[in-house]
Amino acid sequence: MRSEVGSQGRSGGGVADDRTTRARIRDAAVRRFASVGFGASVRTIAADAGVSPALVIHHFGSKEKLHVACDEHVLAWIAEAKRANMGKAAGGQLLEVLAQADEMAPLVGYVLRSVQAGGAVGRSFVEHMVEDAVKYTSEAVEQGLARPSLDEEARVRYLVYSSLGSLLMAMTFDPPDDPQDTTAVMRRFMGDMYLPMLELFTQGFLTTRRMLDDYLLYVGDPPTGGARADADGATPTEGDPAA
Amino acid sequence: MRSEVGSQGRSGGGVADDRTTRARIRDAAVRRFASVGFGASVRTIAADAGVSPALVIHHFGSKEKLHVACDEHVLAWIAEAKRANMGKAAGGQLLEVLAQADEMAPLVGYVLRSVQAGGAVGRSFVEHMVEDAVKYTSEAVEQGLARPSLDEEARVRYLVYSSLGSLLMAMTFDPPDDPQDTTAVMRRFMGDMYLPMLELFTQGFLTTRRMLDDYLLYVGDPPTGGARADADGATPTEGDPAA
DNA sequence: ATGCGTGCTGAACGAGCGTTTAGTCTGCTG
DNA sequence: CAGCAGACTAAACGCTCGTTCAGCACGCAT
Repeated sequence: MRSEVGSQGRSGGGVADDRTTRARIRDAAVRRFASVGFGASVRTIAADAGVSPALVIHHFGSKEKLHVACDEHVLAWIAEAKRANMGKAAGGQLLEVLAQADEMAPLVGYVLRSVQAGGAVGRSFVEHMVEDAVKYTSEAVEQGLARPSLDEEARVRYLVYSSLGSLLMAMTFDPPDDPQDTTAVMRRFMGDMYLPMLELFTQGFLTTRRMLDDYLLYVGDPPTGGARADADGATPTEGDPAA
Repeated sequence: MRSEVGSQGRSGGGVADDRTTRARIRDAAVRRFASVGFGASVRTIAADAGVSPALVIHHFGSKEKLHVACDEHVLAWIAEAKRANMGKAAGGQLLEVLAQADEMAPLVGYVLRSVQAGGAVGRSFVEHMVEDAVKYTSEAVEQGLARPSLDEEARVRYLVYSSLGSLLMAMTFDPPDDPQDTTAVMRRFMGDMYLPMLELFTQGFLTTRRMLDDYLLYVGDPPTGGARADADGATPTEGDPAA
């Protein structure tokens, strides 16, 4: 039996920290991984948590197992946050919901790091987004709010990849003063990109159907919904079968 | 003056390699950096080039300077490839042009790695794409092929970020059998994503202007972009059948 | 022939890494 | 009280890393 609380009274610091030492190490690791990536050293994590490197290994067995423990922790937090915000994530902008409170910043940062690195948390997060987005877009199509697609699954995946990907690109190339402040990062990204995104979603980019029709002709039958073989050239975009 | 060619006749191998040893090391480094990232060790690069680690340092001074030399080499190659393919990159899909020949694969891979890592080559590549895309979209708008935007610069940047970002996401989460074969990667990405992309560009996603108009109302005046004059509330194209 | 610059190597150095080991301290239990 | 279990640390081990060093081989000018 671990005494969990018993030994921590020894810390001579000022404010009390009611977390287990194990939890403090884990949280320090999440923050470090979020801020400098998964190459962060055990020694720096230990220093952040105010313990010796050996204790990190003592509690988690190895750095890799510490990484796994962080993954599980963050995954559980995501699931919890989604449950608590049911429906609010409807817009498909799950990240916006998650990045609400400042104390969540390291967790959001961890998720984004993991997405960029193709880690387990990132993969799971992306699949969650795709899953939710499939549901919400099908609802939106039924309600006549969104246009139908010839391949709903592919469209949803593209939308998720493109929004997460552009966020990562913006973080990489137009980083704000403090790249760890994920709420500021999100605010900046939305300020810069929301208008063009909305514009594209509302009016598209091209004025004619020609490129799309040519492509459909070129690839033959699309997965769902018959490819209308007439392909009468450049018909104006509007006047479409809108639900 | 370096004799550059003098000593290399000593290599006892089968096929002749008319590259300088320095160039062979640099090419090996580009390939390694492309395939495993910039954390690749000097020792593995040296082994790839068939030389000792010390020789790598002898020629380049340090690993960081080798990295810089690779950056310069790849940048020069991009400039050359763009000059040779003037106009062909019109679609804004610069990468497609670059990824044509298989021997270019490591260079394209290097560029993508650098984009992901936010390196100098990546930043320069992105800015080139934005620059070109600004030109081509403004032409397309003038010709009536593309719809105008309230903020052309922001739209272009969003389009570049979203296309490069979604490509990186697809490479990360749906990697093909050989992730180094960038032509296969591109082919796969296009096969999966081109239809939804074209669909979105042609018909948009939303059926009404409501979200866009609400946002414009919310933020007040749109940015000072040139589209200011004809921003009378409705861009000319859409008849907008409000369900 | 001699000397020199240069391409090049094997061996080693020092730093940082993850991890192990041996041991101390402390609170609980019999 | 004794003894034990577990939190915890300082030190060190073994490894990989980038880099340095001393020296070898060879083409070229003197």
